[in-house]
Amino acid sequence: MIVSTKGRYAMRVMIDLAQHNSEGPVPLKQIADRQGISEKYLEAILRALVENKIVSSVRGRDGGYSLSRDPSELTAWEVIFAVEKDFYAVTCLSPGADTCKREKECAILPMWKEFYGVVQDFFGKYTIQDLADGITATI
Amino acid sequence: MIVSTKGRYAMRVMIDLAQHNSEGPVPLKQIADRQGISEKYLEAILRALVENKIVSSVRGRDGGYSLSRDPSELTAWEVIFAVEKDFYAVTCLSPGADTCKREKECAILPMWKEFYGVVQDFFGKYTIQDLADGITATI
DNA sequence: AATATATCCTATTGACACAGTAGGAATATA
DNA sequence: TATATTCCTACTGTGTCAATAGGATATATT
Repeated sequence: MIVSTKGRYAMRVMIDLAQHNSEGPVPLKQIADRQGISEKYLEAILRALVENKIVSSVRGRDGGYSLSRDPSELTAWEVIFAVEKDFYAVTCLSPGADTCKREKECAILPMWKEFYGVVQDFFGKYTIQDLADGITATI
Repeated sequence: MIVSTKGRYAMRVMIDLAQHNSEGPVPLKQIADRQGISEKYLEAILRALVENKIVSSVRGRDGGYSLSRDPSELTAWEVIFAVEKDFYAVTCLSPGADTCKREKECAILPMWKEFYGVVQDFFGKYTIQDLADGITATI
């Protein structure tokens, strides 16, 4: 799979949070129940989203999670990139990649770069707001 | 990584074969040497390409591998899809996926579908000929 | 102060793919 | 028959995924 369950779940959580954005912090349990996802697994996903400042959290009683920005300012790209392990086109384009001596004459590297741009653009154009509103495929 | 080493190597093999297309079957050892890839690993990749009828093979002495069609008739999509394990956008879109009861009201499924179309189109537009000729990013 | 409700943190598990390796069987040519 | 090649099966170590478990920490209410 290009996007794993992690990324899928993360997107569902974000939309769920967007749909309950005005109600203050939403507890994990509520999201898990509504979405039918294991609490403990969701926890790990939410941690990644919090670490990436996409979601903010409030501890203790009456605590929970909420979007850190307006849903119209949050893109699918940010969400997916935050939870998917190494969401780069190929290793050559990963930040930690050791320099390849074939890079200069590599006939395919430009294609990989272009591809990555296409992917970024695609997901970057979808906001959580769009998805929560059911707007797709017209973008 | 969106595309693993397998996919990257497969693409390099295809371009290598395109560049030696007129010389008859190219032995594995030659490709491995030129590309600096382990013979045994390449073997597995070539098997997948042969199984998918992208490459044809001749056994025995003076045997080797060659493109099964003209490089202008072979796309990057075919190659990547042949070697990457489950190259679908998300599990929901995989052929073996069990039917999801949320499918009807799923707010994100259309986006995944659209994404997969974009990926297919992108790689489908690049032919092995293009890449062997060094044509990229102008497509 | 006690309690209930939350998030936070660390560790573990089983399954599986990736990347690579090894050895030999089958096949075709000279 | 000797040689060069693909084909086939199996194995190994590393890492991620998907999920689970148990407790530590924080906070609002009573």
